[in-house]
Amino acid sequence: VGVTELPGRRRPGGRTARNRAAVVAATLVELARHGYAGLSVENVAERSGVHKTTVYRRWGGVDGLIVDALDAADDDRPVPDTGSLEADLRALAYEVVDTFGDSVRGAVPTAVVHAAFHSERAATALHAFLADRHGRAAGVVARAIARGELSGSVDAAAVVRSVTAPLYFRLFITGETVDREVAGQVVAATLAAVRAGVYRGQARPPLL
Amino acid sequence: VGVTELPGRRRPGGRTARNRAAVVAATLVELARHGYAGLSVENVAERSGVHKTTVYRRWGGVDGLIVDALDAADDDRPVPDTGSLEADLRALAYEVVDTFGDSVRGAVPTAVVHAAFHSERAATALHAFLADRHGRAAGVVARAIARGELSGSVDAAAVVRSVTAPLYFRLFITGETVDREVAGQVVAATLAAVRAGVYRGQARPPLL
Amino acid sequence: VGVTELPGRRRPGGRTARNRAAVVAATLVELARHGYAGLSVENVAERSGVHKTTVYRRWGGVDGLIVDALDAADDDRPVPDTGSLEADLRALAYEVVDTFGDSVRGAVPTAVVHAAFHSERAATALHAFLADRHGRAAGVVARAIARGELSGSVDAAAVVRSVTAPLYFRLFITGETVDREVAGQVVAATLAAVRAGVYRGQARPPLL
Amino acid sequence: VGVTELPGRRRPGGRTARNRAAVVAATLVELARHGYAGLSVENVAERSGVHKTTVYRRWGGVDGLIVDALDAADDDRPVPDTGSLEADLRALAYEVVDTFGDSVRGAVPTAVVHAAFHSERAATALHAFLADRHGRAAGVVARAIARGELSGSVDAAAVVRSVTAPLYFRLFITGETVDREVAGQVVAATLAAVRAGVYRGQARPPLL
DNA sequence: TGTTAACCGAGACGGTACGTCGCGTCTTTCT
DNA sequence: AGAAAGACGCGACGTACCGTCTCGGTTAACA
Repeated sequence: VGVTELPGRRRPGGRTARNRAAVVAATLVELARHGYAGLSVENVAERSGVHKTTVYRRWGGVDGLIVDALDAADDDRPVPDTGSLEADLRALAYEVVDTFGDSVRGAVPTAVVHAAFHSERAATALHAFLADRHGRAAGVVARAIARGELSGSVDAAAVVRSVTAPLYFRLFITGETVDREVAGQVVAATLAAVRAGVYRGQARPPLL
Repeated sequence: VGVTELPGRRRPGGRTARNRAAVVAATLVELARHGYAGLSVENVAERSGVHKTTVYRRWGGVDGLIVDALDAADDDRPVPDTGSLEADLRALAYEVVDTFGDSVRGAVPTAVVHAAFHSERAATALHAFLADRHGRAAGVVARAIARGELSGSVDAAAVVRSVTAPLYFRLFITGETVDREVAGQVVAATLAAVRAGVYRGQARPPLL
Repeated sequence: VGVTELPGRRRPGGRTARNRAAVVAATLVELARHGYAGLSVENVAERSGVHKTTVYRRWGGVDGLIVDALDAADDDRPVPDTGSLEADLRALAYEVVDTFGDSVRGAVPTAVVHAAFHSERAATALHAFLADRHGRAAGVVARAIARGELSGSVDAAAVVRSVTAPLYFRLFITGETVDREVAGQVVAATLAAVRAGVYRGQARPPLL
Repeated sequence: VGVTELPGRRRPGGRTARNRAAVVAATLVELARHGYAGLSVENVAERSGVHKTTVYRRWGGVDGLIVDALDAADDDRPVPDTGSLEADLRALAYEVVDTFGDSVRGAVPTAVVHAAFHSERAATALHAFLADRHGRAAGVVARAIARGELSGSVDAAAVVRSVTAPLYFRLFITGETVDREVAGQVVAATLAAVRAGVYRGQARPPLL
């Protein structure tokens, strides 16, 4: 996921690299300070010391900055593997709660969600990001199956989404805060649904 | 929910009323055509024939327009009452699916969600709207209890949110579309969780 | 000079009178504080407690306010009469210097001059004011003739203008300040011209 | 006198130059047609085809336009040199009369005087303009001294102002028109004062 | 180790929309 | 019935940020 067909690919060293680093850093600072709404190319250019024109050339605009920041922040944190499905799901939920609960760590993902509302590029990046995340998180389910905790035919992605959806809903739609208690409830509900066979069967292809 | 402390309250008749109607109508049209991103005070003023300055005076800006449109569109559609919890929940889910699936009917609510990302006012209006909606929808659960389908202590709002959260998640976060199949799955999951006692107990006060 | 054919002439008592007093007072305060540029109907209405609409009805606008203030401030100060032409002219010059040198006393006349640039009404009022002033000041010349200081045929108004013109020029055109030394020079120049017979003859009718 | 520290200084060629020419021309047209009161950035932008934002960027507002127009119109007309002081002064007076008598040629200077009432920048430009003009006009006096028409110690600037002050006074303060007869009187008065020794001595430094 | 294509700095501009100010006019409402 | 208070139309203001263009200057990468 990222910036393609824009300058900066062919000579990715030296000043080019320094500029990218400076711009990404400035973007993160701006996001942390003023959020998505306060993010402007102008300010990022100023803060980074890279000229506005260059920012446009290489990132194409505000959404490009955010997408690149998402790429850069793409912490490949490992999927939890505790030995039990419930604990794994709980860990996944806690991760969401903790990330968005921290205004610094949550700044970029929050901004990406916001940006996705405005820009196709950001939306694509977000969806890819989530797809990747959910895909990897599906390993949790796979291991549960291997352990015999679940029967073989379970839509793993659906299980993962069942955990995260209510959290995002509260965070971005109803504006409620989330905490570990909510996370616990979410996990419990998911387990109940899984055990009731609601997510039986393979993944349905995403409807786009 | 609504516009307060702004002109138009004290002499709510005559031209004042005509202007409001014209502006709200224009807002709806603009929203339906260009969405939230394309909604500008300038365009609404032009389309409505009401002067820009007046729009600013009375609505304060784009978010005020949307809030007022939400108020005006506040269709007090009745909560479903089919005689069974499952059918009621399914009806609630279908309502969400159908509303947001229709680009015209869904325009305003979608815009409100978008606007809530930018504006405190819009966010407040959205949250109030959802709280009201979920509150009324809780009647579904109350009736199920009365019928003996459920035991007495169930957090009704939690049940309702359990139905809607995954739908909003797909609509606004992952960008997936929703259909009746998804709705069915959501309802099934919710019922499983309810039956497993996940939502037992009274509502916890909202964490804001 | 003044407001004619506008409301407020026929019932000049009670509230009508109070309103006029309040508005004039507010106008003077605003002028003294913010000068002509800062004088707005809105502010005067607010300060005076008289409704904006009423101000428009009775004064017609900013220029009306100024004209009325000029009327109200129309101090019929006596023309100097010291017994010598030179001393009289010097007194006239000092009066100008002192008036415009004092930022409070000078506020209204300065504002009138400014206003005359924008509004026909204010210009008319100013010209009438000056004509009146110069006309009365001509008494100085008349007395000099009576005393035998001057021969009979002198354009009295021209003499008076010869004294004031350089002062206004400095004040309003070149932006220089004026002081008593300048006033003295102006008087000396005028006397020289008078004695050289430059202003001999009757007044020429004003060229408008 | 002029625009400083604003865009357009560093790359004064190409489009930049074309824009400046277009804007100045449009300003002159607007001034000639509607006078100072009718001069708006909006109209100048429209007429010139240069975007409003650009006009603000480079000229800063209406006063900047006028200042620049004054610069551009800064016709360095030569100071008269006829061989006699009286004729020279008369020529100076006629120049003022003719300039302001012609509604086209007089448009810019009139506007500058008006603008000087509103804006510090315009005032500064006007004062500088007049200082320059009077300074150059002082050559008339110098030559008279060289010819022996006057004794050596005469405040040349005072002489020049003595000629122009009454004319500006009539034009801008009393609203009278000026003609050659008035100009003659003014010259006569000045000569009388000069001969009487009123303007003896060097220039006093301007009191600002 | 040059050279050259790639990248960048710099300044100015067109454009959309914003939000505001003050003027002067209507028109609803209340007495 | 008539005015007072409220709302409005209107033109202009000055600004923010967007995205683009043109020029000329560096510089990374490859021959």
